[in-house]
Amino acid sequence: MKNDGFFLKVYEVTKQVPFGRVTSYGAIAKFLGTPRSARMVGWALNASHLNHSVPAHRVVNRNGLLTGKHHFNGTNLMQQLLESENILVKKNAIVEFERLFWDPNIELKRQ
DNA sequence: AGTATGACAGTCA
DNA sequence: CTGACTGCCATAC
Repeated sequence: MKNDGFFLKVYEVTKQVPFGRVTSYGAIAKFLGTPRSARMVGWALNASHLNHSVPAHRVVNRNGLLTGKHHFNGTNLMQQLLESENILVKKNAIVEFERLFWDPNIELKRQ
């Protein structure tokens, strides 16, 4: 892989997700300028588990589903991390996802 | 240079 | 509403 580029951007955005908030792959991808590369975001986060300091548990798919939870410790670690931030998780899905959703395209551009 | 893959997204049946 | 298919971008081999 390259030095970083795309991945690093994903990390930067993910690390800026506020406590108790979540975002989606599509939102990050769009923020990076490539709305269709949501899969790349997923890949980036996949590599992020090698890179610490990246709260990947705050990143879920557009449905609010914890699709990549098995990339963590394998079981309910991701859910526990989210619940530690007052984010309720039901059946691998974030409760009130729309309410907790944090869009970098809006939040970061304001700053 | 071409093919395969990925923690997705959007659309259709 | 759920399941399946296609599209798109970037990386790895």
